[in-house]
Amino acid sequence: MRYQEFLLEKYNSFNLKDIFECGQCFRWNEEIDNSYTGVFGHNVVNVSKTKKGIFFKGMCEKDIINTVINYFDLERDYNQIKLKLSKIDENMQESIKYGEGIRILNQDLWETIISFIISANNNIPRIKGIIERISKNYGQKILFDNKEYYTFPTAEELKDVTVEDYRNLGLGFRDIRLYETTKMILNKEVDIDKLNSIKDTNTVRDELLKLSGVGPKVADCILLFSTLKRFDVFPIDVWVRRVMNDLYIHKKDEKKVSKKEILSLANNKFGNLEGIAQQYLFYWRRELG
DNA sequence: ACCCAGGGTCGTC
DNA sequence: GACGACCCTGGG
Repeated sequence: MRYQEFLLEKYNSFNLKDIFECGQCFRWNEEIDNSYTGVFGHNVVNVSKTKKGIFFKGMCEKDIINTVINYFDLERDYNQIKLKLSKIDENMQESIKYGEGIRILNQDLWETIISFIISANNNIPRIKGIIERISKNYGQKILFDNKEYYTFPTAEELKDVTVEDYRNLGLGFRDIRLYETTKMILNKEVDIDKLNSIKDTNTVRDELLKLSGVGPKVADCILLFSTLKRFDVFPIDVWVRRVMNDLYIHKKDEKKVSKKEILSLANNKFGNLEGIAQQYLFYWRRELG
């Protein structure tokens, strides 16, 4: 664990706000100078955009360059992805123009599972607050820039936390879901270390669906936003239902649009890039209201 | 003060 | 397969 810096001079698709506020992550916060600071793994990193490039600095467990290349998925060519999606229709062009600097992060699988269980029927400020409190109570402290940061606790670190403890942290009805899922992962009822080697996305989804608090929407978010990195998923929440109805389906009551209808539409239009398409559409619609 | 909605899931019918 | 219940918080 030591302080390190890294300047990334050549890059494509990298806007701080787009990456950190498109809804994929909950532990990055904007600073007064418009940079962002976040915790991932045993790292605390501050990212800023300068004339010379993207500047990363912070406390890292290993080499900051490899850490950042992996986490921000820097070897993926988003220009190619955006070009492909832009050819689909004007809606995609608009949404990509709005979120042109989005990158999907490689977030820790365990942390992503827990984070999106917490996200159920919840709003983003509250989700972030809950995750911070869990980290502060059960994670490990890292000092950076004279401030205290806390890692997201491992399953082992949550081993003895009770349902009541969770309730006291403000989890609400999600308390028992966290408790049960942690137990299931610890006793390998679901072996999350083996998921990445399974090729078929539906097989991985079925495993995730065994976990308490993981339904179709949460499972798809985990598949898309974690190191599982599956783009052939299409998480449907209220915003995605809204934007898909407004753009393509045009029913009076968006609640009456079936999931099946949205899924087949998305698959036909966006193919195996539907996950990324979903993220442009979601961010565009949610930010513009 | 009151109501509504939020990156849904679960148990029940 | 549809339906209501569920904890909590911020905003109108």
